[in-house]
Amino acid sequence: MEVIPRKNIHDAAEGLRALAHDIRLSVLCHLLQGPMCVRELMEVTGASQSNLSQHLAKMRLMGVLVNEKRGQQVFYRIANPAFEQLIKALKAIYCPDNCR
Amino acid sequence: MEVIPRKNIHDAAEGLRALAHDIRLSVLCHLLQGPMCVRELMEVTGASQSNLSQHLAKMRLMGVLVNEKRGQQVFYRIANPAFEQLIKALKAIYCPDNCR
DNA sequence: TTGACGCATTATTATATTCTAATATAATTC
DNA sequence: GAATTATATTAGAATATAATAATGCGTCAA
Repeated sequence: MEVIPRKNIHDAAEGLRALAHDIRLSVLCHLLQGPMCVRELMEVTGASQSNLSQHLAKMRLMGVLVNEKRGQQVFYRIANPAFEQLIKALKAIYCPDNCR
Repeated sequence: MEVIPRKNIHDAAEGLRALAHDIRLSVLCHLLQGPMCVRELMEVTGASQSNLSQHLAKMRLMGVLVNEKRGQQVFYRIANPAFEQLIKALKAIYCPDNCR
């Protein structure tokens, strides 16, 4: 009946919390275009190294992102392609529709 | 280029915060089935009157819900039908897919 | 017009989140 | 192997969020 069953509400809310921050949401949006390393994410988000690293850690622990070390860099990507739909829905709500 | 433009990121993240709590997410899900009054929402969410009222106030201020007083009851409904897509996307991620 | 009901608001305390700064680690280059 | 680069981790202070309890306020019925 209800769209999200009671037993999944907690996980879903926790998932939302993993995205409910300017920096983390920005990271997710940029990663929709493909994997990026931390330094690149620093540039596009404007966050400090330490701060970004902590946000990335949270998103990793929450299962939103996965990472892979390549040489001395660490690349992050979105763990589940279904996040794209979530972002699209969010855009439909928060971007006055001829968004840009 | 990016799915949510920089200037809208803050509002979108704030919107996510408005939903990123068990009680608030539960409220939103139940309201997908139609408007409900506070007492009914108390029953379905299990929240205390005061606590629920505060969550409803937040969702109202954040533009997620609108309310309407009818006699001595206050009915709440979802402000924007586009939230349904958001919930569907969330379900796709957090409900192991033959959900229930 | 008093009492009960439905809801909102406020104050307080408890807890969680976020940021900055400092330090650590691992890979790379010289 | 010392310095440099890329990233992670920790500690601490600042701020935000959440819950409970108490009170307020409008509406209705008796």
